[in-house]
Amino acid sequence: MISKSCDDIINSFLAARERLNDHQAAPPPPETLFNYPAAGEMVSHEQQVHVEQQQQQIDANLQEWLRSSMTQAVDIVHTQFLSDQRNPFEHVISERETLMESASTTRLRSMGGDHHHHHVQPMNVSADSSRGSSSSQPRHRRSENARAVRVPAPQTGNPEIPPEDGYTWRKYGQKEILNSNYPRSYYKCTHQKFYNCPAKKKVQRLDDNPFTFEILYHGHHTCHMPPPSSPPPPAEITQEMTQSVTMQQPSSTSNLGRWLTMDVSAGGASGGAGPSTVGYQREAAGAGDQCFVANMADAMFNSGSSSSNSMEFLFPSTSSNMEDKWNQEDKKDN
DNA sequence: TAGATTTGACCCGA
DNA sequence: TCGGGTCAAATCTA
Repeated sequence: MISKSCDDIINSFLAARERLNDHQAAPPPPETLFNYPAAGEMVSHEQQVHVEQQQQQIDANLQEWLRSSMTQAVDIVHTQFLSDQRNPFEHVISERETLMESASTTRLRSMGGDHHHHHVQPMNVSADSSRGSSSSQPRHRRSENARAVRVPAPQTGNPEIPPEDGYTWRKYGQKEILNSNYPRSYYKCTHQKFYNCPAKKKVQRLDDNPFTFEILYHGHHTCHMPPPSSPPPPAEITQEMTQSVTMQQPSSTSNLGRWLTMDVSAGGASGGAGPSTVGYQREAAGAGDQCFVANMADAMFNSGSSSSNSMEFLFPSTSSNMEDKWNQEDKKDN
């Protein structure tokens, strides 16, 4: 039963790789990468049948996984966009935003549609800079590296709850804000204590559009790296991680496909084993166009948060066990 | 029982 | 002094 599941997963990856290879000559528009139909795109019947056949090959779990991982991938796009004033994939974002903005507006107005992707729309990044000060020990009302995004409320489920962004957050406060119709919620990274992760976010619904959340991120997640006091991971994990780092610089989507295959053949455990190395690998690989694609794929295949959006649901015994193991080791140390 | 959420109180920058 | 941000005890939940 398990082996059959593994076969299904491998077949799904192979199908995904075929799709990537098919589009190598003419890279698909970013919308298709995210399963969005390109606006006004005319597809021939033959292509449509071909795509449908390939899509049928993809396991339902994988599709769900890709869909749920999309938000984190977009988050990485956004993060990279924010960290690089000159984003090598600027055209990707702008095209996608243009498309999605119109789609999102339409959805928000009609509250219709059958997909529930979440639109992450960058805003002016230097948010709150007017309120910043120069004191050395920031505590309140600081906004260094604050990144603001706006996301629509989930189309399904409770619209009061902000959409997931791939990380797990713990709410630690809520305040009624003056001249705002809706309260502001304060979140910390769930792993703040264990990883000393400084990431925080503030979430507030817009007055003029209650179906849109404005999220202000503070700090960067450090919870993707192993805790400082933790012992080195087992040899096979280290090897897989090293492999993943060295393989994560595909110069094209075909290399990405190869990367996928190699990753699977490496045992698949790297996908969900322990804390994600998204941020770590990004630094290890350095900035660059290739790295960006790898990061996005990494976010999808190596989604590191403790949320359900990862390989964890495919390999539930790996990642959670690793984290549990670290937890236990850490407790031993204490 | 541990972890997450709620909520009133407190801190502190503007 | 006001109000945003955080703390921490109480409460909830799996």
